[in-house]
Amino acid sequence: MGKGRAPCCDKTKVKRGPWSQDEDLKLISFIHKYGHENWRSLPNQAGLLRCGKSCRLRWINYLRPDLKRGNFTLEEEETIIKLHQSFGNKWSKIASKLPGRTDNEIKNVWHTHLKKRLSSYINHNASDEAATKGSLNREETSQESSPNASRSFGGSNIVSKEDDDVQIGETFECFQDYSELAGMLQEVDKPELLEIPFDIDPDVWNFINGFQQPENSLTPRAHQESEEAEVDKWFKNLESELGLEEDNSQQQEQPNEAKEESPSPSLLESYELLINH
DNA sequence: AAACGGAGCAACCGCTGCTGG
DNA sequence: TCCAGCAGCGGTTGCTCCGTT
Repeated sequence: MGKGRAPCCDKTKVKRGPWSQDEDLKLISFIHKYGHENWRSLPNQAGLLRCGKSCRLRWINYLRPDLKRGNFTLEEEETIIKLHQSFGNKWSKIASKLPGRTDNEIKNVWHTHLKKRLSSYINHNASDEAATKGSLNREETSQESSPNASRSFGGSNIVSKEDDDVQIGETFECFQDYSELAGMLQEVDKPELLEIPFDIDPDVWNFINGFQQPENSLTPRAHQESEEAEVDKWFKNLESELGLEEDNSQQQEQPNEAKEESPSPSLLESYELLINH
């Protein structure tokens, strides 16, 4: 390393920025059929003008069928906090304990919700403490409990911008047990804060969730098989729309049971909705 | 109604670690 | 053992949306 490795892709030749639905569809379609053995070559093979890294990120963070969508539950947030205590900023490790959640998502939630909530709790707690103890010598007590405690609880602006992550981590060490932490969340949290608006067109999610694979499925459904047949039919239509069908005929690797010629009207409708949105 | 500011989140960037030649 | 190529990870950026003035 050090000598300047060649960039992973020619940035002048790849598209950047937000993904279009067409690109999403191409990526989903390709991965559904061929998997993602090689991210680097995937964009070419899938007909995408994107960097492999970008495709990988898009798939992992947004398009993967086993993703849980929507707001984090209180339970999940508690889990994140708990895991952050033991793993620190190892977001992928934390994500691995939360099925259906991505490291990026968890990282964002941590930075936007949890850290903030924690700070407000700490502020709240610090002022309460001050009120109860009155003029009790804070430095003395802090030093007794931990050398860092004075940094975490001393004063109104406990968390500095630079290393607030570290400090919050240290702050956790002050909690006696996890139940205290959970209680704290309940206490500090305002219910409306948990309701992160997530108003992406449900049709898009219906479409994406149509690829839920049985082994990854978090919520097995009785009618899953018929849904899969629907999805496969939909795919045939999608492929012809996207001009991918010739590749498919050459290297079909994954079993596709449904071989019907015409797509069902509802799927066609979904597709049109997606395209026209 | 318009302007502004903050919050939230998707995407990018650059580094690290693993693997195979 | 070394090196190159790759995927994966974590930090950061910048865009969009929404609430407030």
